[in-house]
Amino acid sequence: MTVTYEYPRPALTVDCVVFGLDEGDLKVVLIRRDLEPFRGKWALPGGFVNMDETLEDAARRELQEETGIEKLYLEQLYTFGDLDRDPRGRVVSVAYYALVKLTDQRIRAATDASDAAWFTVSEVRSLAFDHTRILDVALARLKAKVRYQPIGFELLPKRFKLSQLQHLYEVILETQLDKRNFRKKILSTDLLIELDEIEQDVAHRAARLYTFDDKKYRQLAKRGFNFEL
Amino acid sequence: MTVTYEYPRPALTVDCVVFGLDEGDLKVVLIRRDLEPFRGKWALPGGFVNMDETLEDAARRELQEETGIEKLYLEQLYTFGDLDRDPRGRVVSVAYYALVKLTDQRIRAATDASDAAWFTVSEVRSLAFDHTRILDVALARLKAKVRYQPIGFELLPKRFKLSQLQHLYEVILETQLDKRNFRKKILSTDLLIELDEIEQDVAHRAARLYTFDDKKYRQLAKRGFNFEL
DNA sequence: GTTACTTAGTGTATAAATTACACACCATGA
DNA sequence: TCATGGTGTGTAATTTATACACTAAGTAAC
Repeated sequence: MTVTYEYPRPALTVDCVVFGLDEGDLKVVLIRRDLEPFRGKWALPGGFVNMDETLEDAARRELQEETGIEKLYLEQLYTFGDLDRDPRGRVVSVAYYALVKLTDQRIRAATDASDAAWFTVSEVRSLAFDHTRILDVALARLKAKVRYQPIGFELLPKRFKLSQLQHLYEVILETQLDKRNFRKKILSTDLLIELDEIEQDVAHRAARLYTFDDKKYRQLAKRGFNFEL
Repeated sequence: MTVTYEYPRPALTVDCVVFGLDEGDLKVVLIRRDLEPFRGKWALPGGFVNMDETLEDAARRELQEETGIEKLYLEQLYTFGDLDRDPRGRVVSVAYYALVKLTDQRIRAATDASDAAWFTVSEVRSLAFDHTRILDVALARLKAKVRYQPIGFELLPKRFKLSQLQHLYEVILETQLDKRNFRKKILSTDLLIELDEIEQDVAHRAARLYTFDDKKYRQLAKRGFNFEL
């Protein structure tokens, strides 16, 4: 094995934008920094990449350490390398975005030892480093991607009603959708399985529950099928 | 300024997938390695990121140094961080993809001091490092992106005929398009300016030339307009 | 047990977009 | 003047998208 010439190297970190859907709003996980720089400020969870882990592994490890979140959809977002993005020196950060089912994870993120909490995305103000920008990029990506890939389901419980799904799209895309047209379209993809189950304990007509047919989607996707909302 | 704790750091490189369109085919720039590892093999142009340059600056610098290419459309693609992607040790690479007008650049890339050349994409076999994979990712991105952003024009000369544009889409998307429907659609975006000019020196009826209205597109894009083919 | 309340669930008519398709035009060179 | 080869054009049929309002079902309050 040849020896690498030892130039000075930028430090390498990962940062994660973890989205969740809480009844009404789109939420994001932030942690409060308890070290300089930006001590006391809110930031995206993240940290340095170890020599023996891939970038995605690093992202998962940091999330686990800082927020307790484990099961999630994780995808690389963009790599941020501006010269002055970190006052400690040259730090390049590979950003990931993640989608979690808030129903599964709600408690752990908030009760973890480090100070982690869910924030409504629209209410997030200024974050440490360039994390506000990273969040913006992640939001734009989520908006774009939700239209041509069925990733929205990662934000819902396994079994959901159509009105929840519609609401999800309305929140992410910041539009209103017509109920009948939405149902027609989403059902016409034939990727939802109608369950023999309805919601419980509600003070009105109970809605039928559905689940996303992941297996079928994967097969179709292989053959070039394109999900489009 | 606080001192960064000095953990061992992965090395950081950039690699570039430069596409060009040559009459019939989609082409990519490769350079022959004259150092180990992979000495003699073809690879994507790229190299280490300096401490005082952004990632994009590094990509442009490496392209300039290794191929002489200067004017191009450049966009970040993905960051590759597998543990064993470089036999020299841990190297993380931020990949960019670029589109150039082959008519402008044809000569320089081939005549530069280092051994750089254009290859037809479909004929590229095995490359150094994980560059075959990077090329695959770039191709997928180009195919996807060309449908919802007018980046195809970056591959054509400033003034072009509609059949060239159609051919571009056919090559990238690997489909056949109907001439009349294609013209109708592309002209209906109202983003092409019809020039008072026709092609010269051809042994058949000369085609009208067009140019892409970049200014108009930028304005529309700001207001949320979405290019779609 | 009737009524009020709340969300679930359904169809049709109109407009818009996409597709399929064939021939005359124009310049050159033989 | 004729053969060659790429340019340029319109319409009908089909598919897809949009707009829109009432009944169904269950619970809670009286």
